[in-house]
Order: sequence, then C-alpha cells, then structure tokens
Amino acid sequence: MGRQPCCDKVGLKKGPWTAEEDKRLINFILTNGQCCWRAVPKLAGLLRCGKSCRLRWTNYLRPDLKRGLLSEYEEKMVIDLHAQLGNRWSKIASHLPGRTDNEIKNHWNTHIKKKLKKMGIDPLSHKPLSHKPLVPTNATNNQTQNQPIEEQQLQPIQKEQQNQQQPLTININDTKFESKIEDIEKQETSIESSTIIEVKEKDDITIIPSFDTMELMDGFCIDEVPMIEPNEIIVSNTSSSTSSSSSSNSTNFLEDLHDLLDFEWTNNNNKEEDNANNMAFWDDDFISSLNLLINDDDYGVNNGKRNQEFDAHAPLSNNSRMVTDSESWAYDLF
DNA sequence: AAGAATTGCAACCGCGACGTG
DNA sequence: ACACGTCGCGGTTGCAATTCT
Repeated sequence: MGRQPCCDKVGLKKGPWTAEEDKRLINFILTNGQCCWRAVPKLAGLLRCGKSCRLRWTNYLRPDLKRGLLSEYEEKMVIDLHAQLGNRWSKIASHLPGRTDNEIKNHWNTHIKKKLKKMGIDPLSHKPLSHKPLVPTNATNNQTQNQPIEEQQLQPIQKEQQNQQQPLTININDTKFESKIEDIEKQETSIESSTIIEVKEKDDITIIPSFDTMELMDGFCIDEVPMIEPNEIIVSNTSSSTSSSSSSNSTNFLEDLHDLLDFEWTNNNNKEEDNANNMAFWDDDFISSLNLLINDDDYGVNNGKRNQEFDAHAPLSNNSRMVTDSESWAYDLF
C-alpha cells in the first residue's frame, strides 16, 4: 500500500507564489494564527496544499525573518554548528535568529561549502582535505567514523571543558587559514576543538557556543526573539471580522497590521521579558515591505516573482527587509 | 550582442517522528 | 498494537538571474 499524498493534488497550484496568495496567507495567519496547516489553504482560500503554505510562511513570509546574506558571524556559527550537528539544518537554524533551515542549507551548499573547499577543508568532516582519514582498526573505530560528528563529540566535550582548550574558530575570511589547518592537524581532532560545547540532555541537545553569542549579536539573543505562536497572534476584534475574510482588501489588511502593532506583545513567563516584548513586533520596515507586498501595482508585477517582490537585486539599502542584518535588525526592534 | 554555462534560491518531494483514536 | 493523520526535516529540483565566452 503506497503512502497517501499529503494532500489532494488535483487542482492544486504549484510553483512560485503570487502576491495575492501571499496576501491571503499572511492575512489568514494574522487572523487565525498557525494551526492545522492542512486546513489553512481551504480556510484561506488558497489552491495550495498545507505543506506548501507552511513552507511559504516559515521560509519567506514569517515576520521575524532576516533577509540577505549571512553575516560573517552567522557564517562562523553555521560552520561551528555544522561541525557539531551535521546536516541538521533546523537545529542549526534554531541558533540563528531570523534564519530558516532552508536558507542556511542553501547558503551552506552555495557559499560555505565552496569557501571551505577553497581553504582545503572538507565540508563534510570539517577536517583538512589533505588530512588522511584514519584507518579504522576495529569496529568501534569504524562506527565512530560513521557516527554523526555530534555523537562523536558528546564524550570528548567534557574532557575538552576540563582541559580548557583554546577554542579554535574558523575564520573563513582568514588569509592565514592554511596555518590554522596545520594547527588543526596537530590537534588531531579538529572538530573536537570546535567552539561549540554540547551538553546532552535526554534527546535534546543544548548548544553552547564558546564565543559569546550575545556579544556577537550585539546583545541580540535568540531567547528574546518573540517567535510567533498561534495564541500570540491576536488581531483586535474591530478588524478581524473584516480581515478574516479571504477576500479582504488591502486596506483592511493594513488596518489589521497596524492594530497588531498597537497590540502589546506580552510574555507571561518573565516580567523582564515582558518589558522587552512590549513593543511592536514588526518594525516600520516590515510594514513598508508589506505595503509593497499588498500593493498589487508594486508587487508581483512579473507574475509574483520574489525578485520583484522585494527587489533583491536592488542595492540592499533600498530593500527594507533584506537590509536588516543582525545588528540593525536587533537595534531596530529593541 | 547572443548563446552557453553557472549560480543561487524558492519550492517541492518523500520520509520519519509523533500524536491520537 | 495498530492505523491513520499531521507536521517537520533534509535532500533535491526547477528556473530566473548572472556571468562567461
């Protein structure tokens, strides 16, 4: 018996999303929150499968997303985290606020991989390419070789902590990288000397970068990012009745957004966090982008292609969302 | 200038995990 | 214990944009 398709594909649309579809999805999620993706397309009046809606939202429409190239710090973190976690992009993404697993995966495959190879680093093992693989002498060794790096590291981590080893960071822009490769070879286990310390807790893994993430992000911490939850998405009643309609017009949609911005984001878990979160979740840049988004004249002129949506090829400074690197994004919000 | 090759990224696909009845 | 539905993840693809020849 074959697996049932995730959704009835007959009559469902595929391919790039149009402005109208984006508008409907955003409007629906703002009004109803994220729940039951399977039901979303029907309720939102979209001819898409729920999976497609979820992807579109999480990878592109989510308001807390950063756009644009990864910063040097972010790249460094990705490399470190990849050394620890392997291709577990969602885990890696969870340590990079505003970045999606897809984005990181793409960036890894298109940029970082090449950079590492150029530097003589094997992107898979994070070891120097010239580094001859150890010939396993027994099954245990063999197993270790095939184990995810993360698992291989769990044991040496504590040892590493005890030894207070100097953290080895890979600066991919470092022209003296070759000398670092030598250092890595000397240290035998280059990955183990990475900057990330993991503590295994049940099945979950806590990643503790040895470099100060808060410092790197200029005080920006993932824990402070107000990730959207269904119960957190609250649109005032005055507008929700109109906006909940899948055929809502742009004006109502904008009103919803502004109502939303007037809403005080609260987090009941922590009063201090309350203060931090009592702010407009989406900054003016995002609103202006949404203005673009919902303005059919400006948006999706070319069949809704994203490059037209946010003008990815314009200078970054012209692009309200894409310009928000980690620092400016954080400062804009806080 | 034009065609070919390459790049970058959004979106899709299939699978596994998990929850529920 | 099992079947089923849903969701999330990682790998892959398709195609527009860009670069090269």
